[in-house]
Amino acid sequence: MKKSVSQKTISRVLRYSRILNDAARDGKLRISSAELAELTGFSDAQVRKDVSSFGKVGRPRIGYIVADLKKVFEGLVLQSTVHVVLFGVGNLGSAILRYPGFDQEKIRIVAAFDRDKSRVGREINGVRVYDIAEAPGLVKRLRAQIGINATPVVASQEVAETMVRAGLQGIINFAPVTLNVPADVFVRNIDFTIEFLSLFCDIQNSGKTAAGSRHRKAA
Amino acid sequence: MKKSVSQKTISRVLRYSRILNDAARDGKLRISSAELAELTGFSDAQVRKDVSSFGKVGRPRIGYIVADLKKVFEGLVLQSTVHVVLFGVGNLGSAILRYPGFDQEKIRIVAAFDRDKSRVGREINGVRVYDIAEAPGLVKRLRAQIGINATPVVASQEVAETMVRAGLQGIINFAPVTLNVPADVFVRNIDFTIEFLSLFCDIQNSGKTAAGSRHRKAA
DNA sequence: TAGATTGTTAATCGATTAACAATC
DNA sequence: TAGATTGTTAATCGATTAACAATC
Repeated sequence: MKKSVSQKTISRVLRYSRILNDAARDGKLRISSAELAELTGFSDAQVRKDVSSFGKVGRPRIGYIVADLKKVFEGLVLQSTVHVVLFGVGNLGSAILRYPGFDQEKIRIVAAFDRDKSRVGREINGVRVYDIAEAPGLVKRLRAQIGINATPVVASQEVAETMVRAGLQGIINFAPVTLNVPADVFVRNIDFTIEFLSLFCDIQNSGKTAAGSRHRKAA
Repeated sequence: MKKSVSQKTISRVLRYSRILNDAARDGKLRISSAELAELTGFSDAQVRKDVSSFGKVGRPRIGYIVADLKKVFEGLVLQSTVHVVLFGVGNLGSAILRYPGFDQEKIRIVAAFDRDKSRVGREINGVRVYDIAEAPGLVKRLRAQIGINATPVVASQEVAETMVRAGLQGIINFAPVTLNVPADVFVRNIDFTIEFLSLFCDIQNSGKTAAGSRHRKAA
């Protein structure tokens, strides 16, 4: 029986995974939880906890064998390529189509859709742009599982419904709205303004506490 | 004394805030925690908890007055415009410069920097591109507080150090690397591949549990 | 008044950290 | 062996949820 690994653990493991790739390329053979902690900014206990949810990989006194740890993560994280489709080929959509980081991670954008006829038929970084009406058919044919919403706010809910009808199981949503979808469809919101504003709050709060009477360690 | 509001609360409040703007525009006068819950997908208890950290705004039996709630959030969240600078005017950087959602939220990109001479001097969506060497001077002159890293992985650590030297207090990092910066500089990582992969994990896990013997409610 | 909805407390849940026995 | 580092347990911390008294 597969133990279920929490979402937070997953996202940390993906960071470890990248570091291990670098380490392997540099010819490094072993790595300790303390080193991984140093390189990611997490605690060493956190690293060991995360790793241990994948089994007993390390050895006391030795640490982890880079190749072993790499293999453990690869196995559980991504076996085969994920097929993704993009909705909305505007500025952001085009940039996503040209994003260089997906190939190495087995993420492949297999088609793009737009409502604007002038964009349909184009090809960007090897990905063809289709009319949005073709989405349901193509999603099935290309076995896509995840959809990206890079359309404007006003179009987003309708596009989300198209995605659900097409059978996509997950949505990466770049529009700053809450999409209304069935509970079995997963949504990840990437909301630029919220990131900026929450970062700004951190800055302001740190300013206050630093200037204030109460002393606090910088996180 | 200002109670410190957690980062998670902040990001939810920003969602409420947008809904309130829409509601106000539609002429809606009152709104309940249950309605806000429905529109955001959070629980009603969560909504009330979040709101209560800003004081007693609502009234039993009545709910919240839209205008009042709006005002409370505005006051604590953003008083004045935040000045932001962008590093790296490639595909992603250009798309960010053209992102339409910032203006309404009092986020202004005041300058962009690139190492590539062919990009320097251009203007994108009203924002001038400067040589990266000019960053320290311009950051101070334009009173920028936050920097965006949209440069490739290989350049990112060096760019981060430039940002720190320039006096920026926060970094929105789009590169899939851990930036090494002093503890008093805040970093928000927006990592596309990690979002995809962790979403994919959710999908796979849901598939397993749904097909398996153990029954679980869809989240 | 009766009914509905807030504000808040207490209970629950989950995630992180500390600590240390196991062990190579 | 002595020393170092894992795996894991228990303690802590924080965030969410449930529940209900206050109250308009």
